[in-house]
Amino acid sequence: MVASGGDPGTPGGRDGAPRGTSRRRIPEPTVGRLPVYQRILEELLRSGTTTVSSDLLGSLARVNAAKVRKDLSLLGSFGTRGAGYDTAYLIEQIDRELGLDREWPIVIVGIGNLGRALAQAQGFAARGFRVTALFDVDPEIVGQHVAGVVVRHPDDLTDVVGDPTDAMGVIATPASAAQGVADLLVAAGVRSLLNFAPRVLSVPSDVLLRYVDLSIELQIMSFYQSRHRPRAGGDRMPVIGTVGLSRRDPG
Amino acid sequence: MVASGGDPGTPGGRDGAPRGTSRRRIPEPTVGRLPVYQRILEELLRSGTTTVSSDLLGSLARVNAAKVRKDLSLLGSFGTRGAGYDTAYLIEQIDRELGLDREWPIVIVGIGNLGRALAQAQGFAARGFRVTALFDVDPEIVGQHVAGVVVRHPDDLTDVVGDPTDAMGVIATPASAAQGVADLLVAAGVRSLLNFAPRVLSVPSDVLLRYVDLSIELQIMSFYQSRHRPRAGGDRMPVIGTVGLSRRDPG
DNA sequence: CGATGTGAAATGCTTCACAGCA
DNA sequence: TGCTGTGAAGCATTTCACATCG
Repeated sequence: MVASGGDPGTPGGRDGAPRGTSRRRIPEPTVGRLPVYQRILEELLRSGTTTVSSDLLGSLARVNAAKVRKDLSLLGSFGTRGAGYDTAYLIEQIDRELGLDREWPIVIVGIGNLGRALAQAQGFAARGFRVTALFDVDPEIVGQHVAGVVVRHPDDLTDVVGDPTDAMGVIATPASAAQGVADLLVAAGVRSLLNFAPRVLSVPSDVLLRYVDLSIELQIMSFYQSRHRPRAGGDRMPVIGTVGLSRRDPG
Repeated sequence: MVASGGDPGTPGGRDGAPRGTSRRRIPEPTVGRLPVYQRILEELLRSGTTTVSSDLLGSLARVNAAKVRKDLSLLGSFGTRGAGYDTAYLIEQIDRELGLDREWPIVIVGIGNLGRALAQAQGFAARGFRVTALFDVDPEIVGQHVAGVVVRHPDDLTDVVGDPTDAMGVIATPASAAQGVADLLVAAGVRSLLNFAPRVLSVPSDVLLRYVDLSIELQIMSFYQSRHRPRAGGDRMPVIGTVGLSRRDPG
């Protein structure tokens, strides 16, 4: 993408394979910030900024500059002292750390408004998320083409999902159907689920599960707006992004 | 701005609160878990469970029981030793802490698939989020009724939003329009924004902003699935819910 | 010089362990 | 007896501060 015409700012010689990435443990909060940095870096690159400082990146992401540096240093050290980070190179490195240097098949179950929004989302394809299968129980919807894919009935799920081991299952059904769909996906061999249905699901502990609840987001805002709105000048402030809930209890 | 008379340190003790609610600081991670407990409690109540232990609630939420107790004890202490928590009462208390004991006007901008999904979401009305206004620039969409509300053009925004001080603005436009919409909402006086557009927005620091990016959720899963999938038996594991990104840097 | 990279300090959250009460 | 509520211990993450190097 955009072979930047001979930019002298780039660190000399060092191309291709960077240092031993992903040897260190990356803290969960950092993992959540990396995609945000991505978004900003892409934007900066589009507007012609080929170098960023931790200061700039931090202020755009509303994150302390030191945190930016620490986050990035966990992936390796590819800044240039005195200058900053090379925008394009940084994007590439973050991509790699996030596992976006490959394609991921995405399977969406529940092709209502939300499912459609997801299936058509621009950002997905751009990052290697390939929507490979869509499912819905509604006979009106089965057979429709959405984002170039035919919607099928979940009964076909096992046949249609190629290698379920890498696939990511997205649940966008009503709450009442969600657990059943999760079970189905897990039975088909899918090991990563992203749940948008407003219900807390139960899955085997070796299945990766993320739960994104649109109404929870409003509830969190409600909390801060109602009784806990942080002081403007202060520093105890709300949130960008989404709240972390970890899992696995020894229980 | 709207300096709401010296509110810091307001001695609470208003109406029938069992304890001085919101006297203590609630950590952000806890705020994220409360709505999850809610979801589970509602489910339990529907199935006739009138009492829960921290153990049960914890295992359903995939959270350590001690964490559940600590979370709940931050809101006051309304468990019964030896028995557990009264389901209905607990729901009520969490509601109150989250500021759900009132109605919140919601304004949605961008009535594509995502906007529609949000406008029609069951869970919203149930929690007092009242969708009061919908906006879109597309002349085909303007005038349509969605969830019982007429879609209008953003030009009318200032007229239509009643008291913008409590309203929560939801941005569900394409990325390219998002910053403009945010500016518009802020200019209209809205002080809480929930951004679903895949772009990091810039708003005045006294505006509450949450950024939920559907593709970021996939990116996070990608990270864990690709190179960092946690060991099944182990305990350093991924995520339920959504990742936290904090705010405000001393800048 | 200016900005990164990073030990070390500070802060905040989670987990433990047990006293206290129904 | 069983389960909550909570100090105190244990970890993790954030922030500081500065040596380091392009």
